[in-house]
Amino acid sequence: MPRAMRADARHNRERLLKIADATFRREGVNASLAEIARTCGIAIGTLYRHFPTRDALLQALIHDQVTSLRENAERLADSDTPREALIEWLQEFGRCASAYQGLAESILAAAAAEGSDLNADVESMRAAAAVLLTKAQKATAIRPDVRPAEVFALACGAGTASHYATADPDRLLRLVVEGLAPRE
Amino acid sequence: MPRAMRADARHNRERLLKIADATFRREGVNASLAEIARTCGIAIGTLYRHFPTRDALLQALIHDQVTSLRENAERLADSDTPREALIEWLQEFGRCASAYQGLAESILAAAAAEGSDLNADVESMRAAAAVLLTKAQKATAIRPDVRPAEVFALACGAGTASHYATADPDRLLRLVVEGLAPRE
DNA sequence: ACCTGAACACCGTTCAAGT
DNA sequence: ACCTGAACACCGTTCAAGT
Repeated sequence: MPRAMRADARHNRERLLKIADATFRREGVNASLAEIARTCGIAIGTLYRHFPTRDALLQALIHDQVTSLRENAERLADSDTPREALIEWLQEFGRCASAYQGLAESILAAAAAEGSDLNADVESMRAAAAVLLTKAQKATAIRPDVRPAEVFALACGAGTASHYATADPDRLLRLVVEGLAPRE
Repeated sequence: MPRAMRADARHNRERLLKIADATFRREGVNASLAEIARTCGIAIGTLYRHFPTRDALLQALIHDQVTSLRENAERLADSDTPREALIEWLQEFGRCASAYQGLAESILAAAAAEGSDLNADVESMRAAAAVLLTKAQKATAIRPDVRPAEVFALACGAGTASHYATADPDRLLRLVVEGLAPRE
């Protein structure tokens, strides 16, 4: 991330991210780091120098999407259909959180405990969700007793589930917000 | 499980289950099997003789609860408040699936792929949920387009999430069924 | 019939030594 | 400034040898 990086280091970092993305996509966030380094043709120590923890690697991988989520939250905050705005944002979040199997759970863990490299990003997403939730509640489009942590948890849960069930995260998240019970 | 088990074997099996339950409760379903054997004072080969796979161990641990879930599904099938019946059953399922961190995901995985010792139990739970879902749908208490796999997935997702969020699975599951949006 | 534990292949993580 | 790879501690799983 420092602007002035030696060319070989920058190259290794980018290659590492590319291979890690492919590997995580295939095997989930708990894939072997040794294998990633091997596939890169890079020594394991170099991987650790660039990304001291698994979460640091994940953080770098989702960074762009987190930025996009933050921007979209601002854009959606003024929607005049706040429930749909919440759904739309949660769906984008859900797609991000289910990029790799196990990522949604890493996000949940980072939301619940300190000491993860995902903390800052997760907190910014949690805050974005909270803003949209509050707006929707003020418009009585969402039950007033629902707490941000619950929405966040359910969105991550749907992200996890979508990896196994024959259901995309978009549909699961709409069901969560609208409910399985019919509108009366 | 064979009725005629040598006394030492039966004793080891029970001790293994007891320690595994405590360990999984503390560290999740991916806790070290070597550590469990060590805590038991039993050789690792003995653990594998009793439970050839991690899922076989999990299957034995949740067996009683699965039986209870099957019985309760029958009892609840004739309820005249089918939506509440579904919620109640899903809540019991959710408590079972969130006994250990990671168990809900193991259940999802077993529901989606063959070759797990959890397959039979998971299938019986999936079927039980499907019966209650259909009843509720016939009574127009649940949206007709919701599929059993989706309900099952969301319940497992809520089970996973409840491990991290400040929310018990019971409340999350009620939210899922009733929806975050208010009744209109 | 059951238990033991060495053996093998693998991984996460650190760190002294190199360029 | 960065990379290498050996070193250490640990794990999952199997299987020949014991009782």
